[in-house]
Amino acid sequence: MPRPSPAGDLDPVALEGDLLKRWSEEGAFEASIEARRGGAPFIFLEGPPTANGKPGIHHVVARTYKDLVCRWKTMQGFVVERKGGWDTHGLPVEIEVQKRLDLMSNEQIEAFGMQAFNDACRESVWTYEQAWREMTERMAYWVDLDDPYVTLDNTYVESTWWAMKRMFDQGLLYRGHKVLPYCPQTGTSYSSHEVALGYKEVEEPSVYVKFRLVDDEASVLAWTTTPWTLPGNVGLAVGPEVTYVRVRVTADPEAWEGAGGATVGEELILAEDLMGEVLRHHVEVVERIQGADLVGRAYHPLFPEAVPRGDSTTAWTVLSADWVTTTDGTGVVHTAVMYGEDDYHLGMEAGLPAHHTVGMDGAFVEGVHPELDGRYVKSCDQDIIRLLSSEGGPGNNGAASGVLYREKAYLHDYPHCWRTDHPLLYYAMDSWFVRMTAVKDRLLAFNDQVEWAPDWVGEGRFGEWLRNVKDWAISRERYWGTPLPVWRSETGEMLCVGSIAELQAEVEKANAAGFENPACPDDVDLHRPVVDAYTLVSPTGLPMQREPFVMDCWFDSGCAPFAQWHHPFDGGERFDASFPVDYICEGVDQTRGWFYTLLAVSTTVFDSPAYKRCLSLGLILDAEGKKMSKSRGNIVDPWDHFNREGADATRWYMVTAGAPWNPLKFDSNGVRETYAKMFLTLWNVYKFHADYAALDGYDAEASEPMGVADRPALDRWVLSRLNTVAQAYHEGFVTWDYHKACRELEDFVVNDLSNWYVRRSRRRLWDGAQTADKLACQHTLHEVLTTVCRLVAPVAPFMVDVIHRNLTGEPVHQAAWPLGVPGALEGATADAWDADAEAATANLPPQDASLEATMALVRELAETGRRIRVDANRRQRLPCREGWIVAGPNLSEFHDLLEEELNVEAIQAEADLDRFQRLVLAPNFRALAPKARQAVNDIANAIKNAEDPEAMLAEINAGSCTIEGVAITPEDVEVRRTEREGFAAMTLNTQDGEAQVSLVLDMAETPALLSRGLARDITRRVQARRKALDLAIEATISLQVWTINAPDLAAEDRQYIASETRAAEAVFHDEGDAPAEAEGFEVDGATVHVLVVEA
RNA sequence: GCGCGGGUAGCUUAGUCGGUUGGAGCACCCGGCUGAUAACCGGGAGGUCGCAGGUUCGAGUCCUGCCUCGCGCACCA
Repeated sequence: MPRPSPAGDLDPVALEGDLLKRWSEEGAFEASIEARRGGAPFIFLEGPPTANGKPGIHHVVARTYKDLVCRWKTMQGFVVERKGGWDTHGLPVEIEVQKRLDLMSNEQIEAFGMQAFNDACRESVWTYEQAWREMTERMAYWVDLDDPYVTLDNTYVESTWWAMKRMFDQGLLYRGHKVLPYCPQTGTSYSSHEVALGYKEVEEPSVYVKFRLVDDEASVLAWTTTPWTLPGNVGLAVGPEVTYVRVRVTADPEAWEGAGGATVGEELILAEDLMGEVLRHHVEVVERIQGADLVGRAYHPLFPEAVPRGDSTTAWTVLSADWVTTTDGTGVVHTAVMYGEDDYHLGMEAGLPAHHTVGMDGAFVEGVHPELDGRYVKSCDQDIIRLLSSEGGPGNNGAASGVLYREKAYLHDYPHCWRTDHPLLYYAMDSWFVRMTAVKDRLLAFNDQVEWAPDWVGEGRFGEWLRNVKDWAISRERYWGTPLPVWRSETGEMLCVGSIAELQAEVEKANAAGFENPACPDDVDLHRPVVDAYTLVSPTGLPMQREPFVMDCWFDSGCAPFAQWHHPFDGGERFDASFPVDYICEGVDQTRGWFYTLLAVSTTVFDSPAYKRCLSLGLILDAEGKKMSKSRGNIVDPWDHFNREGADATRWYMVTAGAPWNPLKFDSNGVRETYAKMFLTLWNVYKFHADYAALDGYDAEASEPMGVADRPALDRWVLSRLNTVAQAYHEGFVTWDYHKACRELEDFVVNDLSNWYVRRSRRRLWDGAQTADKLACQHTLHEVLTTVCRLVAPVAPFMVDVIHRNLTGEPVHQAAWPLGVPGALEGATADAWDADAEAATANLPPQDASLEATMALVRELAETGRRIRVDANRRQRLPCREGWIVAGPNLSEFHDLLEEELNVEAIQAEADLDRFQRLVLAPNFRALAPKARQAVNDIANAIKNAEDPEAMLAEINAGSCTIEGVAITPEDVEVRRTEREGFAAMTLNTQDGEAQVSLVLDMAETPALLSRGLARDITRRVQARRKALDLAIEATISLQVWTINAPDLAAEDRQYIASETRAAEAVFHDEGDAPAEAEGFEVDGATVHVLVVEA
């Protein structure tokens, strides 16, 4: 083992930079994995980010948690390989390119050329790869970015094709329609996630429309907020259980706003509950009708030319739908099959004609109405209202008063295109679906097997999502993505291609059947437009074209567990050995994203879960609690902190700031605080050890081994604390409570190790001689520091590696986890190992709970002493002659320590409580309340206010004390002691609450004490002067002191000053004036001047 | 609207099974200590534990309702 070299001052940025270079040179990441070869595998799967956006601080958070778990498991002896990954398909990529090339519609893209466009996309996905790489390396996220999986690679695409074919073969893939939010401007439908970006509150006209029944003078009233869907109306839905009324208008209303109306005598049908809400006329109820009884009634279409009836028998009739409510509208839902999801489903069930009245360009198609044809639907609202208001309505088959009853401005949130800001239209599109509803039970069963952190995400949010699972609309009418590998003939014959070889074979078959195709080489680009060019042949000899869709890019990433290995074409063993994966970790926003698609794909393709553990992280907010976003300009750049406090402090801060699943308010000031507290402190403890170890040539191995039992109590204490804290830390890791674990360890480093152990041990190392005590201290510091380094290493990997290497010669990332290495055990897996064997591999010093409790008390007494002095107005440097510790455990082992801490010349234990204390009784509600019931407060007061508590306690102990009829037993009271009047004393409870301990100080002043106190003050001033003069520690000085009105300084105290301050000569003047350059100060009425000159 | 998670000092947070006196840290003020670091120690000020009810001898903690923030779902007529 090497001898440590001196630590030097801390420059975290330089330290981390140098270490990164070193790691890279020696291949530290690979070595940390290789060192565990033979251990059990722990499989991590990287959720692939897209590199066409700049990485931000939230990515650093996610990568910290990924990294720390992988590093932790590695130290536990598992083999943790970490393949990087990139998500490279999808709309965000296309949009970036569209913006850059100013191609704002599908027509423009196609005019530009699909090949050229996709080439641009392929290039664009690497825009920020360098930035990602730099961030990843700088924060020390250890992941293999040199051999990542990339979703656009042919091998990757081929695996996804294979998966798609598995679904197809099981009948899980089907072609259908779906009503999707659609932007006519861009010719694109949007996923729910994108839609969510664009909700805006808008006020639009809503209309109540009269649908006049056939063979009946009455009209059914329906309401809609989208007048442009009215030409497409083909049905009216009523709730079968809802009660409707038929009313007759008896008089005009007092007032009327806007268009529409009704004439006296006209009859209307609507839900009874909504009469008051909807009707403005005076009416009488003619009849009550159950919704079910309205079903089947036919009515006149508003726009008779707009939709051909075809062979539908149900078009323009009243239909039954159980989802109809009476919360708003009229209780009758206008149904336009192609422009609403419910409408579409109802239309399909009821057999309504599925006919578009609106084109893909967002304009009415020819034949809807002469005034509307070819016009953008959203600009027709007022014209439609006018047409409805005209006599008989647009079809001239309505009421004489027109078919509009009322118009009403309606304020609601409506989705808008997040790119162009235009309102989206719900629009029925051809789409491909994965029948997730068919495997719902399996999804739920597999989800139950996942260990979720926090558990409520799995049970709650994710479980909820699965219980409501819908078929997955997997196709996108876009260009840059994995092409849907389905070819289809005009007659609906279909072929799903599952590999390049299969494609080649099919192309050959088609060529043989007489079709002409481009060549299909082994490295054929599995993207549009290349694959679109192949025409395959159907079993009946018909040409088949590829369905012109690409797949939802979430499908790509959902295939990662196997596509990253090009399974099943390559890497079979790798896949078999790594599925399902042990651990994934992403933001909670991935619940419906990656968490879901992984499970969806693994369930449909392998009938298996995809991951065993999932850590779902909270969102990152700024210091004000606002979501970080570019538009708000509140994005924190991780480099601001990497370049100031370093990545260690940044990572440690993020982990300690709160539970991983809670929203993290990222506060830049907190990073600075973490640096100053945790890392600077740790460094200085290390520096203290390393500098003396270097000076003394300390070698942890070469030195005589020294058992912990032979070391002083202070050492045994800090080692025991280390054990206790390490166990709690480990337990926190196991339960995903990294924040609690790290806070506790930080508290140990700052308070126990630095502020107590090192502070109390400083003088031990100053000793020039090689004493056993000094050696004990060095061994202890070595053990504590190396263990702390190993515990910290997964979270903050830099500084501790430097420390660990200097103290042991070994990188910390190859060191064993102090609580054992289960992964290295015979027969272990990531899920199970022999706990006893694990414990046997742990390496922690012995624990001594009573010593820990005793030391806690000692530290409290030291603090109490300072409080006593403040209260008694006695300065800390003026010694007290005597102090007494009254009652409590035997602390004689620590009397020396307390004498120093308290600046008391002699501490003694005092047995006689009554000399300084009196007794106070307090009720113990936990014991008292159950038997005292209502009287508990009266009894409590009686106990608290007892005139003679000693007598009462005696009675209680004798069993003869009864208050309010309740027998009081010793358990019912807490016995406390407090100091009597006239003593400078304080009483405190021991940690376990078992006993009270008092500290009493003698406040007498004697000439000897005053002399000693003055010597302390002078020493302190001289030392400050030395420091101000920037003298070397070993430099000697020449000292002169002038005192006025001061206590006499005893010879031994003069000697003390001289030796403490390394004064070669010390002259004390008790008369005469000090020269101007001397520094003066006052202490307890005395005036002192000191003059320090380097000798 | 539905679901999940929050709301505790100016800020960040701990608070166990309900136990009567709600702890820390940062910042602020006063004092102390220091050849110990951006440190440390003591004290002070700062709290309607989101609001209102309820259960209980006793509620930050349990129950109900409401307000509010975040997220997800739905926003459908």
